[in-house]
Amino acid sequence: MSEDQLDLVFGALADRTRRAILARLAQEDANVGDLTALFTMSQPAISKHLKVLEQAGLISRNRQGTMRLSHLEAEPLRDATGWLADYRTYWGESYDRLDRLFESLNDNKE
Amino acid sequence: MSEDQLDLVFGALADRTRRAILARLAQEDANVGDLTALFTMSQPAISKHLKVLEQAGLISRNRQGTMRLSHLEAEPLRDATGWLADYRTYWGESYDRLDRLFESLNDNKE
DNA sequence: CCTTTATGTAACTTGATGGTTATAGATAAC
DNA sequence: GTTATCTATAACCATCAAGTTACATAAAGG
Repeated sequence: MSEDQLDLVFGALADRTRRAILARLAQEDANVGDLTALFTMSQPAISKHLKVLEQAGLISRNRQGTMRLSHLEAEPLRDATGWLADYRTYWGESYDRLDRLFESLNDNKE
Repeated sequence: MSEDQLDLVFGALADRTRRAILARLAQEDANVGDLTALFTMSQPAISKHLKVLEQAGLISRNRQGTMRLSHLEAEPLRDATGWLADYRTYWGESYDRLDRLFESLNDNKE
């Protein structure tokens, strides 16, 4: 994954509205109106966020009638995870213990 | 991990200079002069980047004589990885296969 | 076609970001 | 205490980012 792409992906993830959009899209594809309803900002603002996410490769979009459905794309998330994982030796996590790390992180969240 | 903290961490990671600083610090602690020598920008610019990394919790700093050593802190990296890992089910990776995913990502990099 | 619905685009405001140069501050050495 | 070294801060500039409102565009349906 190129540095340019990492700039775009981490930059896209640096905004909480965009992270919330991704979380929503992880459940189901959604159109712009659906997403706008989730926040207290205007529709053009959401369209801008979607553009950022699309340029980062984090979502794809296709027309469905008059609507455009946004669809979460996993590849950049995987790549970003891979980049972070390069530091796993530094933080003392072995490969085969990452699974348990993730489980515990998940538990702490609820 | 709070949304505020995720803003700071992903925001810090969104800059390639800061990512390079982290990569350098993963090998060994370094002072401001060391880090400045790695790039084509001024020392104050590096100091600014270090401040951003520190506020994100990604590094800590302590004085050593007239120098200040920067030290990589793993926790936020771990947390960010955990956040991304919440999407692993979406991209179809089971917990116990993440280790192999990371290995393959690593192989592709070289 | 004309209208409605859904979305994109343009123009603008405001504040943050990333860099610069010049200068101030902290510590060690003499 | 003066000096040298290392780092931080201040002031400034240019650009980008995130939001707004107003308007343009695309597709579907009477």
